[in-house]
Amino acid sequence: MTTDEAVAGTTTPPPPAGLRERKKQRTRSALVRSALELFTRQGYERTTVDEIAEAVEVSQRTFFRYFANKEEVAFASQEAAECHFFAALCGRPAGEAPLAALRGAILGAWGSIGEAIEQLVSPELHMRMYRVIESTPSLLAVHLRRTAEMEERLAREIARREGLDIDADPRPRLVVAMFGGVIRVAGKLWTEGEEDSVVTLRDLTAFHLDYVGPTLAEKWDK
Amino acid sequence: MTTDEAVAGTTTPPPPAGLRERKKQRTRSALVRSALELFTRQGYERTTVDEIAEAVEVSQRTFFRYFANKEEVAFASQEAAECHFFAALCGRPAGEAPLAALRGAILGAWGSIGEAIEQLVSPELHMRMYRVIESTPSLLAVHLRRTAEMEERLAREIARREGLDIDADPRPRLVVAMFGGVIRVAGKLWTEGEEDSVVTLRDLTAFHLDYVGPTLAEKWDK
DNA sequence: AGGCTAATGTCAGCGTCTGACAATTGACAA
DNA sequence: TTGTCAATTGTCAGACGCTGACATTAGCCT
Repeated sequence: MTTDEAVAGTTTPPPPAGLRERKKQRTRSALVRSALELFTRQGYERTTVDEIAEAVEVSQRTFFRYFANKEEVAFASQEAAECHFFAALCGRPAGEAPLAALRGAILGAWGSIGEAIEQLVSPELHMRMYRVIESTPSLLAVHLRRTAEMEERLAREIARREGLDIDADPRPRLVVAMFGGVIRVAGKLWTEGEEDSVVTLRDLTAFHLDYVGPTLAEKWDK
Repeated sequence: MTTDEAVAGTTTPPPPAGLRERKKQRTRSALVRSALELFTRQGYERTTVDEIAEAVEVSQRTFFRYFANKEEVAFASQEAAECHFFAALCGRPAGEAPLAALRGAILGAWGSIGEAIEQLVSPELHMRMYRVIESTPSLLAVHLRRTAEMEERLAREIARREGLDIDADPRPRLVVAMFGGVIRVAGKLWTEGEEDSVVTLRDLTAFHLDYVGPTLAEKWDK
C-alpha cells in the first residue's frame, strides 16, 4: 500500500493502471449500464441475468463474479450516491448540531449528486432506477436493509462527532432513525409524484426535515 | 357475510367448521411450526423447503400452495403479532395524542403478546425466530419492508383519528416514521443483548420511546 | 351411492446462484 | 521475444426456489 492510500483512504487511485484493471472496470460499468437500462425499460423481474450478460457479451458466470447476486447490480449507482452523502457528513463542521449536520449533508449531496455518479450512469437513469427500486417489492426490501446499514454508520459518525459511546447513549441512533424516517417519507412522496427532477426531491426533503422540530436537534449536553 | 362478521371484522369464526377446513388449518400450523423449528435450529438459509415439507409429510408443491414463498412462512407468527398490535392501536381512546396512542398500543401489545400467537407457536419459538430474522440479511430486508407497510397503515389510522388528509399533511407519516425508528433501535439492542424475555423488550421499548421528547407528541392543532 | 369440487401429488421446466475444471489472456522476468 | 505465472473467463453440472399443467385423491352434498 502506498503512502497516498494509507493517508487518504478511498481516494481515486492513479488512473493509468494496468490493462487488466481497466478492462475489468469497463466490463463492470458495461454490466451496470446494461442492467439498469434493461431494468428501467422492462422491469426488474422481467429481466434475466442471462439477458444482462448477453448484452455485454460475457457469460452468466462472469456476471456473478462481479456481483454477488442480481440485486447488487441494481444498487450500483445508489452505492455511489450513498458514499457521496456519507463523505459529505464527515466534512461538516465539528460545531454543528447532529441533525443540522445530517440536514446539511443530505441537501448538499442531493445538490451535487450528478458528479458522484455520472461517470457510471446518467443522472436520469439513476433517478429512473430509484423509482424502479421503490416500486419493486424485492428491491424495496433490500433498499430498506441497505438504508438501515447506512443509518448504523451515520449513528457511529454522529457519536464520534459528539464524543459519545454509541452503546451507552441511544441518542445518536435515535436522531438518525428519525432522520431516516423523514428521508423515506420524502422519497416516497417524490416517487409517487409527477416531477422527475433532482431539485424537486431536494426541496421536498428540506421541507419535510423542517417538520421534526427541535427534538434532539439542538446541541446535546453530555 | 353474516351480521357478526360484518360488525366484528376478523372475529374468530365458529370452530366447528368442515373437516376439510380443519385439516387445512392443521397442515398450515404444522408447516409453520416445523419451519420455525428448523430455521431456529439450523438457520434459514441452511433449511430447504423440501425439508420443511418432508417434516410435515406433504409435497413441496403443497408448501407453495400455503405460502407464496419460503420467506412468508418465516413471518407467520410476526404477522399474528402485528395484527394484534394494530388492533390495539385502533382500540386506544380517541382523545389520546398520536404518539401517546402508539406508545400505549405497543406496550400493551408486548404485554399480551402471548395470547395472540401461542395457539400457533410458543412465545419462546416466536422470540427465537425474531432473532433469526434480525440476523439473517435476506429476512431482515423483508422484515423492514413489512415494517414499512405496517407504518403506512399506522399513519392512515393516525390521520383518521386526527381527522387529517394523509396526502396533504405529512405529520401522520412523520410521527409514525419516528416511532418506527425508535422501535427498531430498541428491537436491535434487544437482539444483540443477553436477556431473552419479552418483558425486557417491553421495558427497553418504553425507555427509548421516552427519548423522542415533545416533537409531534402533543395534540396537533389543525 | 355417486357426482362435484377442492386439495394434493407428480412432472417438467425456468431462473438464480455456486463449485469445479479447463481455456484464455494479461503481467513480468529471463 | 519468449516463456512462465497468475488472474480472468467460459463451460458444465447441479442445488434450490418457484410455477404451470395435469392426474389423483378425498371431503362434501344431494
